[in-house]
Amino acid sequence: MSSLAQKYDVFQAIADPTRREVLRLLAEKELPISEISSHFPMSRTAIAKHLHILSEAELVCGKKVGREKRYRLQPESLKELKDWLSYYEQFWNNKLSILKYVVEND
Amino acid sequence: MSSLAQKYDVFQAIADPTRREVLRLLAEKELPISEISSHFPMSRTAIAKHLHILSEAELVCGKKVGREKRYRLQPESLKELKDWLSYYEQFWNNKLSILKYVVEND
DNA sequence: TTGACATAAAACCAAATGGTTTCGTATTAT
DNA sequence: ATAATACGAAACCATTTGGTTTTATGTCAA
Repeated sequence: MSSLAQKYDVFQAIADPTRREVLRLLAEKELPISEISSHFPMSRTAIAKHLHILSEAELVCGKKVGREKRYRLQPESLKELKDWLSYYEQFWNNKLSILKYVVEND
Repeated sequence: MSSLAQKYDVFQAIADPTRREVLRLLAEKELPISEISSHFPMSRTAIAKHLHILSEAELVCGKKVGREKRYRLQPESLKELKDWLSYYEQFWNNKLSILKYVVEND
């Protein structure tokens, strides 16, 4: 059985500003935990927890290299967000949304 | 001075699945609180709180009509999310998105 | 006017969240 | 072999979150 008890999804994962910053860092390049945490005013443990959450949401993945664990971005999972967003793009001031409005409120 | 102490931003607002459902409902049409809450297995008060949060993130706005408060979608605020996302589209291995990124952020 | 309706506001609560410190275990360097 | 490095795991803690119930207020209908 796969671990279907996924505690964190993409939406929750990106809700935290620290985690969004982590994603930005990893967008530049693969990094070990210590180096990531050196960019933040909190403990390495705290960052490790954030990385676990991001990992659970499959936004990053980590591999062990020697004594360090290197994380890298896994941007594919953001497509879920993009798909969710795409539904609402119909409302962004294009003529279709105006038409929709007129039709629905005649 | 504007109320700069904004407790909830867009990212936090959409992190909760109930709030995302509320947004979907309001995408269809303007609705009063009671009617919104009738779609959920929780109290009207709970939904009212979610609406406050969505309102703080400016994803919805409410106007008083008689004794009811009607909420409607304010989709413009989702652009913040779209903008955030657009940065990562450069990683979604198609050349068009890279071009799009370059053009839009020159 | 009286009662039902729609909401607001506040007190309360359990669980989740975001951080800490402590301790244990590999791994590398000297 | 020893010490320093990099991490994992666990215990702990304060605050936030997401819900409840209760009470109060304004509005509409009979």
